[in-house]
Amino acid sequence: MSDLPAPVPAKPDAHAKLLGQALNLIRTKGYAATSVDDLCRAAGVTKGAFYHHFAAKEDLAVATARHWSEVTGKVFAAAPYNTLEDPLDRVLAYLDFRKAILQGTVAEFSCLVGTMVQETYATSPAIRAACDASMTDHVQRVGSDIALAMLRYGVTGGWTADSLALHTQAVLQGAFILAKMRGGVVVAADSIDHLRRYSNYLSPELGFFSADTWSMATIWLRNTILVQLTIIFAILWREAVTKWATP
Amino acid sequence: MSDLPAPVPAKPDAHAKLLGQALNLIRTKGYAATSVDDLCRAAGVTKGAFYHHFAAKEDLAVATARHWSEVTGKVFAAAPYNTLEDPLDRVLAYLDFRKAILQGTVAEFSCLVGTMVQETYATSPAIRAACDASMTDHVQRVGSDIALAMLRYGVTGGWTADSLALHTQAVLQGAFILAKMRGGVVVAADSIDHLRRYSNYLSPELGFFSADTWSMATIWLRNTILVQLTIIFAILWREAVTKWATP
DNA sequence: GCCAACATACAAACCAGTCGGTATGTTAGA
DNA sequence: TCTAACATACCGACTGGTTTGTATGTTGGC
Repeated sequence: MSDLPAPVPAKPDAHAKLLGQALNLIRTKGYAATSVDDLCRAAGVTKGAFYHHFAAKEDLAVATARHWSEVTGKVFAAAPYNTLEDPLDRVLAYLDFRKAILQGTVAEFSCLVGTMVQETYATSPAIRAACDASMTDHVQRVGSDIALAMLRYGVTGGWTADSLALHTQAVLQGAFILAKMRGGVVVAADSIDHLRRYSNYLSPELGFFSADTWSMATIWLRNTILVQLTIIFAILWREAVTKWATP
Repeated sequence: MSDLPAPVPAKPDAHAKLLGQALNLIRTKGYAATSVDDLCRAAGVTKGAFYHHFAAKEDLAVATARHWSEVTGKVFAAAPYNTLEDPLDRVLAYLDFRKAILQGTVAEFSCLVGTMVQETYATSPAIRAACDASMTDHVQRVGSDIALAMLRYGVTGGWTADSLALHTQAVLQGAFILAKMRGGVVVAADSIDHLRRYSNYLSPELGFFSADTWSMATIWLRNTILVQLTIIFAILWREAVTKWATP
């Protein structure tokens, strides 16, 4: 019935199975420790199939980085925070989303390109560039929302939207390392909490009365009360002097 | 002349040369991609020497993590920020120091245990534990200064000193990944700047008039002026009403 | 028949780890 | 003081298995 040509077969063929398993294996064991044989065994294909689709192991890594961009791109595009109208809401809800998806094992929620680039940045320019492209793409999506939020709320400082988006990625990548080191997810969630608190501080106009900034509100209130008390004292003193002066 | 026994030879023997080169090679190529032959060639020793000092490659990794703790421990112990009396000053100067030592190649300033744990957390419990011990030791040193600073300045919030120290490490580890990905050091420095700004926000009582918090000061000033104007208006209005009421 | 998509067998290099051997002390007893 | 026994540090060839990659089929749809 369908006359449309299918340029890429949708069924899980060897190519797709290899990319899918590469995601898991590389995130678990790292790139160098993941052998082609391992990968073929996990994907249920033979070496012939592997070298039919990829000229070398390095090509698989590059393709896997691109595949990672597609997979995560869909996840973030379908995430609920995208429906929010306010860009600042979107940025803060993005952080909540990143914290919420810390589910399952570390290998499941950690970042492929962050893992892979650590091993290959000095030895494989192609893989490094593919990882850079993948993460930069994501950073720019977050960065554009940050830029919109800065514009709407007049937030300025000695920093750019892109640098904050990159910092966000740095915190997430570091959180993954801590989670791997501690064998648990709590350190990662705590670090995202700190990032979320920082983001609130950066947008005090809106976040002033949010849950995370009670300490700032307390200080502001105390300072304001001090000023008011001073003024009231001054008024009372002036009235008293006036009353005394005109007995 | 010297009757003192020399329990550990101080000259750069095979053991020390292997540990020193392991630092560089593993940070450059990763743990799995660093072969024992590579390492022996770089250190100028033979495989016999290697397996005389280390029972297995994994043992070298554990020993290198411990060696890393010693090396970095000395660097941070000798760093100028330690001489500051105020714990908050020490914490902030620590961050400045971490930014200042981003010199040379990425392999030279990046963290060994952060790199190694990414590859080995799922496959080698011994290496994972050694990396954890190394970083936790450093985190606790930073954390104790943070705890002292919180105590002295009465800083409280929904976070602990240890969680902030861990977050600091997360930012640094993530900054190293970004530097590897971008092939440059600026992203790492930018991320540390954001962390430094966050730390200033967390200690508003002291940092209120520091260079990084002018935006907060501006907002506070504006709010205070608004309150004062309201009060002055109320006084003027009351005086006007009083004057009218008693013609 | 043709070609993409696999499968199988194999080659060459590499890798962790072994093992017999050597050089240089160190200790302890005659 | 000489020497036998032992200990430490190191050397480098070798092994068995693993690794990436190749060469040569086989199969199934158009």
